[in-house]
Amino acid sequence: MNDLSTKERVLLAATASFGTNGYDATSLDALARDLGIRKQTILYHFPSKEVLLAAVVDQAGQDFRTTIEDALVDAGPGWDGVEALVRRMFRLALARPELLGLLREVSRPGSSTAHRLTTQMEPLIARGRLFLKREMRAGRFQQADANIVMLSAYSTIVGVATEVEVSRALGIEPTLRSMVHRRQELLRFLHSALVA
Amino acid sequence: MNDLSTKERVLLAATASFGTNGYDATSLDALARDLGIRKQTILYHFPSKEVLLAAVVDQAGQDFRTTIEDALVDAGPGWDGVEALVRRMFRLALARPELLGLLREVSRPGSSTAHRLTTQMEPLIARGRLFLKREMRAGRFQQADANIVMLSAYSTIVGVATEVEVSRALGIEPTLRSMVHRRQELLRFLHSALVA
DNA sequence: TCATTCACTGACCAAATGGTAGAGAACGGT
DNA sequence: ACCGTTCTCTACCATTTGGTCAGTGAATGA
Repeated sequence: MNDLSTKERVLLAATASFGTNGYDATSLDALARDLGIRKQTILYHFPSKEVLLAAVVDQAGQDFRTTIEDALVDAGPGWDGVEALVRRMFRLALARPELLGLLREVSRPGSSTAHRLTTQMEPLIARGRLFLKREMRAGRFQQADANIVMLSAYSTIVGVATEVEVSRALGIEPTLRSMVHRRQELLRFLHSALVA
Repeated sequence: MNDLSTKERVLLAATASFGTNGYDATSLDALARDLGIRKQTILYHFPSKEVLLAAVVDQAGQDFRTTIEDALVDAGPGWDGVEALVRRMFRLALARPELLGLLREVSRPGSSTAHRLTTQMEPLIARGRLFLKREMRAGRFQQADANIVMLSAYSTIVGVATEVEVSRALGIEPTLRSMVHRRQELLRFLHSALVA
């Protein structure tokens, strides 16, 4: 049923737990128990908890990169590209919310791993900024602060994946429908900021 | 210099640490050391760490309530009310980002304290929803999903206060200017969603 | 003046934490 | 049959964690 290697299984489980419960709230013993192995097996593959976190962050970074690159390959220039990317990111947020949770966890101010993720995402960020600025110069997008636009989109998508309790308090159950609704809302915002 | 009672000082320091470093990453010993007192003193005022967290959440909830109510008293109906509230919340995010961080920390899925905060905020949420719906019915705001609108605003403001590292990665230093910029962006979004 | 309450502390403690050392098992290559 | 490698385990360990207990000294009130 599970044809993953132990190392891969540890990585997956750690991503899930770090991303939802947090790094500090995750003990190696608990992680091992969930996997049906001993803590020392984890420490064999990842010599320390910090190294494990680094590996988790690296893997997550790669997942994000492939997701985003897939979207950008499919989509054409202009508004279509933005829409395709947002759709793909929402799909990721729905399928693997723990990845977005990890992002939130790691980007805590002062986190040493924040830099690690930043470095990984830098080329993608630069690419997005370049894309937006080029579209603006070409007149297909109106002038706006590319960084702020990207940050708004980021906040929204991470929020969708992680603020389940808040949503619930607001009477928004985490259904597929509400996700679609929030996606539409973000697209509307981006459209009004970029196109008209 | 510091005319606060020990109990109040503990509450403040705990709010700061829980809100920025997280609950699990905060040890009572470290908290006490920062305050120049002994851990047992903390446990004298708050019989357990969980009780301390509950007290922190209660205090934060009260702070939010007074902030929001102050804003609503000052402002008139219609768009002015929304703008006043957003401005007040951004000021709070700038002055006490740890409060927003605490919100994020506590609203983790499965958190037992999430419910506590939810209960406290419920009347305010209901009030906001009522306000929006009434304005819509009066024709001053166009029809929209009040919950989604509030959630978007929430995500943005919490993001402003907590996603410092991400902002920095995007080339947005956490200056006053960038805050103003993001506030304008949120107001623009809300305006387009509610007014035109 | 004496008893009581309040705020705080030092000495402990059991449990959990991340981590080390070393002993097998499983395995393919020679 | 033997060896080296890879992987997982049992047995420990030092430290840190939240928390208990028994105080101490200073106010406070009768």
